Amino acid sequence: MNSAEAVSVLTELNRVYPHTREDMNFLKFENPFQILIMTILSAQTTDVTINGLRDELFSRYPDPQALAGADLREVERIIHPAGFYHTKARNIVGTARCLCERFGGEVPQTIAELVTLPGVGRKTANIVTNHAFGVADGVAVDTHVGRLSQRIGFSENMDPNKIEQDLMRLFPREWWGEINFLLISHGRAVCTAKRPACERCVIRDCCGAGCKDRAD
DNA sequence: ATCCCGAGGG
DNA sequence: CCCTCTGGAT
Repeated sequence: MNSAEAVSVLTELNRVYPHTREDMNFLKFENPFQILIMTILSAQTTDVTINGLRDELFSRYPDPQALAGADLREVERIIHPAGFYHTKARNIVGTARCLCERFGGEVPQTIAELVTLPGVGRKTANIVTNHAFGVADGVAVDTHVGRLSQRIGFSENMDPNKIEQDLMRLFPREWWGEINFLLISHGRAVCTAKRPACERCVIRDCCGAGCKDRAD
């Protein structure tokens, strides 16, 4: 698939899912520190659950300095509903310490720096660069983006890193921040892993998979 | 029962 | 590649 075709596919998805970014409402109206922490906590959880923690968490720990000195058990209690609370508590306090010790109390702006923080992988780092700084430093390839990229024909590779390279080559930089949200929205609503609803897929005409990998 | 808008570790 | 970490929604 060439770049023009690929962009037209994303344009169509953007028409169908116009506010996919706003749907991640836990990311709204936050400073970079809070966006980073909320994104770490959001793994394997819903934004509704995460939003319920925000007020208590950030009224107690409004900045990296406060969170760096937090009592782990107190943090665990606050974030408990989000699941993985033991790991996540260690990660967000550890991240706060790293921000203070290595980044002057600021959130770094590159993926390369962000992924050195505990609990921050490429997915989280990409969301943070996008939402906190409006920077597209890459494309986060998670299971949804990988699966759809292969089905649609954006990439023929399996390795997430190679898929990311293909996507960056295929799409102009201004799309990089949107790819994740559009493909995830479409992946959840229509192009699911097991039984994709191709009959109501708006991009089925330009999809390379053509329902071949339907499980039924 | 199953799935999540992950990351880290072996 | 595999496994583990957890709660909540459906």
